[in-house]
Parts: sequence; C-alpha cells; structure tokens
Amino acid sequence: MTTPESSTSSNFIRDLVAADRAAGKHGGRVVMRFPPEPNGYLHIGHAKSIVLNFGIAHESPGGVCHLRFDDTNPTTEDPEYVQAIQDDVRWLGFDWHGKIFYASDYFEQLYAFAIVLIKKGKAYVDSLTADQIREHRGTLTEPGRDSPYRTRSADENLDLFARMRAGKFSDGAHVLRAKIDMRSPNINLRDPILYRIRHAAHYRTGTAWCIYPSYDFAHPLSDAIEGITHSLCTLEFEDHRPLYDWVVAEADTPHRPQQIEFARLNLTSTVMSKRKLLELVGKQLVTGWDDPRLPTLKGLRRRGVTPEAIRAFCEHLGVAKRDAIVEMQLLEHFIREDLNKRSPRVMAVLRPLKVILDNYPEGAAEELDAVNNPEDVSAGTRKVPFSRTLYIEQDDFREDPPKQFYRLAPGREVRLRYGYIIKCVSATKDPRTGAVAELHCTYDPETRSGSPQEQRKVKATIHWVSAPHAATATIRLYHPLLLADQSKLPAEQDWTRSLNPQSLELLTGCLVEPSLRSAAPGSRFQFERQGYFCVDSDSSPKALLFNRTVSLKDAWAKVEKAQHKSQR
RNA sequence: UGGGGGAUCGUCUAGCGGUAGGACGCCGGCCUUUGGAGCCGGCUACCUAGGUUCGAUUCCUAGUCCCCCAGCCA
Repeated sequence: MTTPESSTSSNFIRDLVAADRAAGKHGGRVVMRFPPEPNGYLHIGHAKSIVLNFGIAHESPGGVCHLRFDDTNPTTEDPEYVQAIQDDVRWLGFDWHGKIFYASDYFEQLYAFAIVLIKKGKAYVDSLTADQIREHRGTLTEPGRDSPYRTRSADENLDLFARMRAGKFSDGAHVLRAKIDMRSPNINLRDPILYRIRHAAHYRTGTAWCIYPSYDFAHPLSDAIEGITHSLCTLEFEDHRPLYDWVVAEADTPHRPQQIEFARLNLTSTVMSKRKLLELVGKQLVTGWDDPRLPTLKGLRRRGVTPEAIRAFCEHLGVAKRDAIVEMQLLEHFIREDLNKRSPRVMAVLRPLKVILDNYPEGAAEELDAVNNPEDVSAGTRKVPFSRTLYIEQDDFREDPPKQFYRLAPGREVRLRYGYIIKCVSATKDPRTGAVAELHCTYDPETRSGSPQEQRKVKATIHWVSAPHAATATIRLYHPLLLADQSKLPAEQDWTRSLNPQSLELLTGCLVEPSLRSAAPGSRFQFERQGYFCVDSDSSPKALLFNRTVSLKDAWAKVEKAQHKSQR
C-alpha cells in the first residue's frame, strides 16, 4: 500500500513493531490502541499519538487499532468528551471499525484480578489516611516504610475489599495497594494504590461501583484483556513500566502487552497541557474549546486547518525519546502546503482604501475573468465585477514609498489583478486626522488582462474589489496565544500573564468580492496576497465572518523588517 | 547527593564501525499579472574528556547538561 515515495519515515517504534511481527511475536499480530481519558478535548499532541497508533496498525498487515476510553475516574469524566473525542478522531481521518472499548467495561474483570492478587498475597487493604500514606512513602532519596496494615491476612483483605465494594466505607477510609517494595528506589513500586473508594456516579456505570481502579492497575490489564501488542505512551510513564509489567505478570494474564514510550509533542507559542487548556476555557480567556487560537483539534478545525495538513505534520515530526519543542512555523508550513493546492483564490480587502478611476466612465461596469486556482486548472475561472470606484489595501499605497516598495505611490503604476494598470494621480487626506482618505487614479484601457496589448510590465500587482459590488465582512486574524518572549516572566508568576493580549484581532468593514456572498460555513479560500481564510461556523450571508487560518509568506514584510533594523 | 530517561545544524529528525543526510527556518538568485506558489544555490550540527579500533556520531569509561518520578490524576 505504501509506495516508496509516500512511505512514512521510519522510527524506532515502527521498526520495533515490524521486527516483532517478522519474528512472529504475539503470533504476528499487531494490535495498537489510542486510550484517551474522556476528561477534555483532543489537541494536536493527541494527533501525534493517533497518527502513530492508527498509522502503525494500518501499515501492518492485519493490524488494528482500538479506540479505548480510559474512564476509571468518575469525578473527571463526561460523555460530552466521549462524543467529542470520537468526532475528532473521525475528523482526523481514522476509523476504529465499529467497536469502541471502555476501561469501565472491565470493572468486573478488574475486580476479579484484584481478588487474585489478594489471594496470592500480592495486594492488601491499607487503612492509613492519605496523609499517612504519603508520609510512609518516603521521598526521592529516603526509602518508604511499611504500613502497619501491610501484614493483614488474605482473608481479612478479601473481607475488607468486598465491603469496600459493597459501599460499607466512606471515601478515603481504605485503599487496595499492591504489595511490592516500600524501599524500592522507584517510587512507583512502593506499594502503589490499585483501588480507591469514590462514592461518585460514573457516566457509564452509574452507581454500580463505589470503588474504582487506578490507572496503574487498569491500564496494563485493559491492554492485556484486549490483546494489545504494543502499548504506546509518553515518556513520563517510563518509571511505570516495571509496575505495568508487574501487574500483568502477577495477574497472570494469557496475553502480555509491551509498553513503549516516546516523547510527547510540544509546540512553541501555545499551550498544550490539559490544565492550562481547561483554565483558558473555564476563565473564558478564550471563547471555548473550539476557539481557533487553541491547538485543540476543534480549534484547528474551526480555524480552517485541514486534517490532511495535521496528518502530514505528524508524519513528518518523527518519533523519538528526546524532549523536543517543535516550532509553530513547521505546522504552518504543512497547513500552507495543503491549502495552496486546494484553495480557490479570491480577492478581499481587509483594510480598505478608496480608489477613484477618474478616466473610467461613471456608472459603467464590466466583468473580468479571474483564475480560480493557478495550482489546479480544473478549478476554472470566474467573473469579477470592475467599476470606476474600487477599494485597495491601505498597505498597498505609500505617500512616501520606501526603497524596494513596488506598490502604489503618487505618480506610480501598479497592475490590478485580472484588470488594468492604474496610475496614482493624487491622494486626498482627511483634514482632521491627516490620514490618506482616497486616491485618484487613471487607468490604461489598453492593459486589460488578456488583451493583445497587455505586454506592459509593472513592478507589482495588487488585489482590489469594486466598491458598488463588494460584500462587507468581518474577519478575525489570529496571533500567537503566548507572548513571544517568555523568558522575561518570573517562573512562579501566574502563567496566564504570559498570554498575548492581542491574540485575536477583529477586522470589521472588510470588503470581499461578491462571489463570497454565498460561501458556506467551513469553506476555505485563499485571499490573494494575504493568506488562507475559512468561513466561520457563525457566518451567514447577511453577516459574513471569516477566520484567517494562516497568512501567506510575506517577502515584503521581511524586507521592511530588515530596513527597520538597519535604520536603528 | 535515590531511581528512570535523553543529548546530532537555530528547530525537528535520519544514522546502527567506513565521506554526517532530509525537512522547517534563514540568506542569495531565477521566475512570476499573488513580494504567493515553483525552481536553483548557499548557511549552520555529532555535549566534554579519555579509551578500543586502520577508522568512532555510532562501542567502552568518566564527566557535564537537560527532562521525568514523592496524586487515593491519567
């Protein structure tokens, strides 16, 4: 299926899975899993994991990848997230082929495994308080101490555990612990907690249970139950691997999955931790989980990013064990690369400046042919109305043009995209502010696009809209969520103070070509010379609303920046 | 100063004892009715010190630096 050209780059996990399969390990089967806890929305970091897990499964003959909800904590989970996660995985382009797995479906089996451990003397009920347990755990450098309840008999443990399940105790009264080694240098092995009492309704099992298994117990066993062959997780779980292996071994499951860790994705100038994302949404620092400034899949989607771009980005990233922070520019590159091929071009003026063509007949209008997508001839052409009064971008005129500024200035010529060459005659100013109010220009009738005499060359071509025909729109521009320079902030300061107060820029009174009047929410366009935009879900024909997905690369901005620098 | 991991261009990543490659970025050029796209060229890296070897980014030893772990979260 994967051709040499399109094949994804190899990485240590892909290689290991392939080697296991070739060696006939696990009977040559490849069973992966993506196991989110339904306590939040998926973000681009999850996308890396999804692409890896589903990708490896898909490229392995007979391979499968389970979608499993790791729902062992009733107090944080919600069906809203279960639905959102499924939507997002599907939107990203992956399919779990029907069955969805839930750790909560294994509660009964997990309970039985706990009984097995208790009978083997490998687990005990501890009746210390949470504080006491912490004290007994020791520190990074000091060993822990055994709980006085560690030596309870199997019968007593069995009885206590049964009564825990039966709801005879209040939250925190007892826990079930693995009996491993309180002196282990690995803190995860100092009798980790397997079950805790939580009198809380679970979104799936309701009040059937008041004891819930912990991650360290439920996860390896869920993997074993499902026949997962390779259980991928992030680096912070490396220390848990001995425990993962211990649980599976002591529970004596017929199948033994293998945990493999890799570095999670970090991106510059954004936040990815669940805690921070939750805080942004909770404190209404953003408009919701789908705020286009967020790296959530919902946010990226609303912003106009395609699943193809995200997948290409993730495939390109590679998988390794070293911590890494990927530059946002790399994501933007993949977004542009994808959008460039598929987006129809259109003209829109974000910050309008009125232009009157003095020698163009008043009341007249004509239709010009415009190419929809130079990257895709099959996209065809469209008609764009032209008239005596136009709007161009304020940035495309300078009264006193700097060096290398090729655009319009008094006495200078420029081509109007798909139209004529025009020459600026004069600029009138607002008497109060001194700002340029409108331009008077003349057009050269010989230079209409497509006409035989159009050979004349000018330095620049600019976009425009016809004043009487244009539609009004509101456009949102997005800037980095975080301030560029994080280093100046004291480490212990409230992190939200490092948020960029200008992350959302709202432009009203933008003028777009009339073909956009009927644009459907979700559709994407390239606004020529400016960037990729999509119609927001709140947009309507009466109140057009666009989101800028990503800007086009801007060579002039670089020149200008360099000029500013050299002036200093 | 316990344990577990990791160090390759500015960033991400390949390499599996034999000329350190790719991508993003940056710089320069070509082309252009998008200062877009495309094309061409360039830039910059093996944490340090020893050792083994004809040969070390790769193997060994000793350091240095970075990350993770002391939830009844996952």
